[in-house]
Amino acid sequence: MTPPDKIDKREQILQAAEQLFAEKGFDGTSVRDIAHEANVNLAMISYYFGSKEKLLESLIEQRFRISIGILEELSNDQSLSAWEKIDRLIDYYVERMVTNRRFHNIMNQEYNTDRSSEIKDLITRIKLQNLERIKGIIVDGQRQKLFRPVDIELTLGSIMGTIAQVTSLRKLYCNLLQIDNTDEASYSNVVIPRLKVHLKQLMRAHLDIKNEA
Amino acid sequence: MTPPDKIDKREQILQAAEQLFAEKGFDGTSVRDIAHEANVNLAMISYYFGSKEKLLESLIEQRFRISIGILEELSNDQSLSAWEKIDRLIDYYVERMVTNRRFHNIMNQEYNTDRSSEIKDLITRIKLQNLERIKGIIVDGQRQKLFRPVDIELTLGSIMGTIAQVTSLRKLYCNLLQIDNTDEASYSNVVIPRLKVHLKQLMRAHLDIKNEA
DNA sequence: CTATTCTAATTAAACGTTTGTTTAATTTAA
DNA sequence: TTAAATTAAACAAACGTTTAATTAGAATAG
Repeated sequence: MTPPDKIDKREQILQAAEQLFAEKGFDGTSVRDIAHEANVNLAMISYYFGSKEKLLESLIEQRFRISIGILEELSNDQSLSAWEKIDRLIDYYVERMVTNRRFHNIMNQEYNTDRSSEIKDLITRIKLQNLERIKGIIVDGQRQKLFRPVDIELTLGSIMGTIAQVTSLRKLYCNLLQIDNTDEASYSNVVIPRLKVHLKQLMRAHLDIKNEA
Repeated sequence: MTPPDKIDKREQILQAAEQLFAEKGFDGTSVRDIAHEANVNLAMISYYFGSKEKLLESLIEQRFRISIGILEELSNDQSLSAWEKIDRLIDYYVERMVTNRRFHNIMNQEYNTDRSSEIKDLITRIKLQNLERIKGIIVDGQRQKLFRPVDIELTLGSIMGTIAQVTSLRKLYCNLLQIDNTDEASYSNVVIPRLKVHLKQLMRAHLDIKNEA
């Protein structure tokens, strides 16, 4: 039989760390926990990453780099109307934040502590860059007289905040939406389409220039 | 001069814990940190609260009990229209979550770890109870043909999520809104009214039966 | 093809701190 | 005099990290 050890041990450690950090927090997770979960010797973590802190940085950097260009591409796509861009934006973020909610969880926890200012700055920089790009989409829609004047920054906050709220207070919303908390698939199958529909409807009402000022 | 020791030591410890838990997380804060910040001997924490964990429970319980009846009162107030109730609801939650954001921070962090299931259940129960009450307000508005049919649960998520997003990613939104991060007063003075206006506008567009379906 | 060499991977054990909690003695105030 | 409040000291356990020894696997030489 093929030994599971054949997967790169570095990646094993990263996966174990992602899971445990999300469940128990950074400080609540010991390197011994991670080593045990990854079926790896304790010392391998220092060996590969240098320290527990550096392990977290590696995790964040790697998981972030995955999808930075997507927003730029969407933003610059001339074939899409401003309305279509908003819809695709919602689809993208709902999909991304629901399926990667463990990772977003870690980032939020890390962002709300004053431990490593480097990590916080990294997150701020990337998020700011993304938000500026979305701002551009809404401004374009306003220039074309499709969207009415709104508080753009807080509109972004409503889109991201709605998704973040449902995903990060998962237990609460499973209760509220009457979803089985334990079944990951049925959770996604209910929450993802429902979030997409709600947010598109919300933004249509909020942004449409035909609605009351 | 009046010695600051005259304030109840229990309360000193609670305040120090609230601040440090919010800044550094539960596991990131040592009881020695708390004792030092509260100008209290290390052993006083076990003496008063029994343990670090019980200290957190005391903190959450005490801070929660403060405002449970308010929602019930608002919900049952016959002199207010459904629209007015929504507005007051927004005012209340914006005010509450921005000024007590440290406490909400702790709760979020605690909610997203699987340490104490008791605390998580406590939070779930209270929040669920509150959300059900707000649901009632929207359902009433729909019965009176003031509000159109919407996804009520996710509408609640949008209200709470917007506020939570802005307050919990504070550094990011200070950047985005061009507010001085260090000055607490100017932060509140900008963010609170702006959140209120935005959310009322958002809900007016979203809920008004006169807008497109 | 075997034997040797060398580097990277892996390990168990130990390091010095820091952790939350307890103890036993002392001070305070009624 | 008595009980509560407060203290410094000590406790064992857990922490992140390092060490020094061993194994594995490919490269090199005969």
